[in-house]
Amino acid sequence: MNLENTQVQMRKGILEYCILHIIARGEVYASDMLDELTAAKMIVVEGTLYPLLTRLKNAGLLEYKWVESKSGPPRKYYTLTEEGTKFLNGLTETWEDLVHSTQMIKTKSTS
Amino acid sequence: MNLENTQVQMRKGILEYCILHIIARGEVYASDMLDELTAAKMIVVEGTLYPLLTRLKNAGLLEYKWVESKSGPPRKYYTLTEEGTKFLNGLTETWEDLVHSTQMIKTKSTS
DNA sequence: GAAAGTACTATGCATAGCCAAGTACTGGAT
DNA sequence: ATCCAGTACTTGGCTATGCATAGTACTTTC
Repeated sequence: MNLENTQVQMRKGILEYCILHIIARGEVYASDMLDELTAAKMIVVEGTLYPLLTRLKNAGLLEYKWVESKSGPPRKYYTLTEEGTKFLNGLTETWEDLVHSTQMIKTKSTS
Repeated sequence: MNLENTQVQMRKGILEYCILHIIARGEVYASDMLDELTAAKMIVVEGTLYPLLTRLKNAGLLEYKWVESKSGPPRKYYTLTEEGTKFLNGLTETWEDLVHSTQMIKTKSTS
């Protein structure tokens, strides 16, 4: 039972939420997502991100298009589908409920 | 890809945090924990809670004692060990970092 | 052409929550 | 005394996701 492991478990589900939020702001490709997540101290590795993007795409929440890059290989730019937008709305509510539940438990006085 | 599934994933790791918080307030047994979690809209089932308590006990974060009940079978009352208290402090910081990271990503303006 | 940098793919493992089926104990009803 | 319902706890298998690792592919630079 170590802290790092619990951190990994805590990230499950939350990464999906963060990724959808990033993409909701406008089309973006994987490496930029990684950079932004890292900048926000949300640890994630490629082996996680790419399969996640694939899952979301296969579930109809994302679409992508290939764009030639000016400085390297082509990139896959992702955007949310309408279904993806609705899903993110549901996820946003879920997350806020979860944070609220946790706060209630943390601050509950002895009863 | 459905919302319920992502909710389940989001709960991973967070339940541990909530349980430790509940126990940190003073000795408590499993059914009372379940009641409190349910009251806080934190969904959890027995098949999750009991193995979690066992894991935490085996990791040295919890101790328990059997107490005769006035209205049924005996109960296992849990308390935090000193190590458990330290672990919870680390977990608290982790959780708050995670919430903060998520908030950053959610509110970041287009850059 | 080779090397380095960038972008993406695939796979197997570890982990924890869920589901379901059970065991065990106690008090109350018959 | 026995049975049943309620309460408390145990166990094992399944599922899904993040991580680690090892690649493939494309482009630019030397």
